[in-house]
Amino acid sequence: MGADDQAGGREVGAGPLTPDGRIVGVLPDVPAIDKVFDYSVPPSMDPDVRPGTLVRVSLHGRRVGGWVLGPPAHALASDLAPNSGGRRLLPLAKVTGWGPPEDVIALAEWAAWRWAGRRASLLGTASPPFAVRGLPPAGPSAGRAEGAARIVRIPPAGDVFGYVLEAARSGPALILYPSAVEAANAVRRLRAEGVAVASHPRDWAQARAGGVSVVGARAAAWAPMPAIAAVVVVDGHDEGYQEERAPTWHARDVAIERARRAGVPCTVLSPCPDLAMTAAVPTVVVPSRSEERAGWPVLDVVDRRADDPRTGLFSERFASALRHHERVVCVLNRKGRARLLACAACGELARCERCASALSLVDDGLACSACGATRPPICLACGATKMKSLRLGVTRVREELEALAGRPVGEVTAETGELPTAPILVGTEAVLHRAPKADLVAFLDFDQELLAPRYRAAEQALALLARAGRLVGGRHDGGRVLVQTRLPKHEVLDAALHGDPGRLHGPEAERRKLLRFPPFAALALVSGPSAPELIERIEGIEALGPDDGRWLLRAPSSKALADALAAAGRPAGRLRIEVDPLRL
DNA sequence: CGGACAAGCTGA
DNA sequence: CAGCTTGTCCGG
Repeated sequence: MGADDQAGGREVGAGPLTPDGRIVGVLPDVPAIDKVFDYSVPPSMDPDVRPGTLVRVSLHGRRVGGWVLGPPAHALASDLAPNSGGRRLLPLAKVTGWGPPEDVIALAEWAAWRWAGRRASLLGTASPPFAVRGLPPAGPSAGRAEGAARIVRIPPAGDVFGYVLEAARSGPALILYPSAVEAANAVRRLRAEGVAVASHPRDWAQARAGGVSVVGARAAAWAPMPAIAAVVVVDGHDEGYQEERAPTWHARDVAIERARRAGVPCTVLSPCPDLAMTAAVPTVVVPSRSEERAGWPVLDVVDRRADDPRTGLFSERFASALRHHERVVCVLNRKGRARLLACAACGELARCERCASALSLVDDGLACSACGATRPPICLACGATKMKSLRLGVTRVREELEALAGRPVGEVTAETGELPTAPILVGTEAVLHRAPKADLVAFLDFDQELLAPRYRAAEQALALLARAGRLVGGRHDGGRVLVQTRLPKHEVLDAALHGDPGRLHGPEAERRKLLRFPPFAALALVSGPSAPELIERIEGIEALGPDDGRWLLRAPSSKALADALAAAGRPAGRLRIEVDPLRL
């Protein structure tokens, strides 16, 4: 099948410039070029050339890959006539294989605007990882329901897979998981249920042929699906959905937009919907109070304010819980180590009165790294003026834990290959994603999560408790989550104690509004040698900095931010634009 | 990105 | 001023 409708009606297609056939626009797969060039299509390649097709072309003397983006980019006669000496367009050098379909190309164009990036990088993600010369037969076609987007708040022990199975059975559904491991598990379970699914990106050709559901991690938001019937995003709050390299596209937002364009229902599942998510999708389906509460684990909050900061990482209640549970997972986040200060007299943590972030000692006072507020080094709880620096967590924890438990303890980090078989595991938060079921999950120093110097710290902390709930099960499954903290009244703990993530929403929204953080504003970090030039050009939105060579852009909305960046245009040279920055 | 070409720097 | 480096431009 040829996309001859693209060239039809253009006189120039039969003119002297192109005696060899129709003309197509090609976007080269070259990082710094975001421009479409025209090429003629040799008749022998014509049947294989359609929008999205991966081709090789000669550009400025070298062979590069690229995508056919439909009709020619320019009015050819006027562009070429003056000084080309009657030169013909170059022909496509080669057809590499199938590429993303038109709706995905349009989606990539939207995402390039939304996250101020280049199309080539997004189309690369949307393309098969290997050349696809032919497609397998399509699966059976199915109906397609009209629908809108909704968030379904489903507690940690809730039946997520039920939603996935239902969507996959009802028609070709796009199903996203925050990690490749979880996606692979879902593919296995769906196939065991007799549902035909394509695993993205491995089964790219089958997905492109159509008639099957597609399951994958974040990149699957770009999977080719000729007739998508529904979209499901599992754990839509998970950070794994955001690409960390620029453009920093977010698979959940791409999936929501994709469903909106196709007019099909989009279901975002999450035990703890965050503010960005509820701003994007206002419809939230909340289970009954009793049902939701039952789906969250029992939470033991160990108040460590009374303990001497030098007591170590293990409270008596933790030691006791360790003895009474068989399979134990301990979490100690050694990454992003925030330097915490506590009152030497009463143990209260030094926090900012305005935004509740952790304070650090500067000169002779306390300063907030989040909002810049300062105050003298006085404890807000008891008035004492002496502060102690808490140095929590080291690699020796595993050994100490082993001595305390009298049982083998395995260590798990993101780099750990095979999961240790020990009954007790200790690790960074990666252990929560790796460990199978557990009877007890203990957060040895939860304050590191609550006070992490990121504006989304509270939401991320609640997400960790939800993740722990997955491992231990609900209130009536006998599992427990233990949290050691000096902030026992924190809203995050309150929300988890009640199994009601809604309790975090109000206070968190107030804080964000006060500090003008998302979703009440849209942010972007701009850095790199060409950053000053972009800042120079940008108009109508706030630009703060430079701080450490980086500028922070702030606009009233994502749309305003994207429009301002698009209007400014991208200066030449190295430039990194991080829209919706992860850490800030 | 990477080649082409232009404008600057060096050394006899 | 040749011969080289460094910088900027542009690709069909």
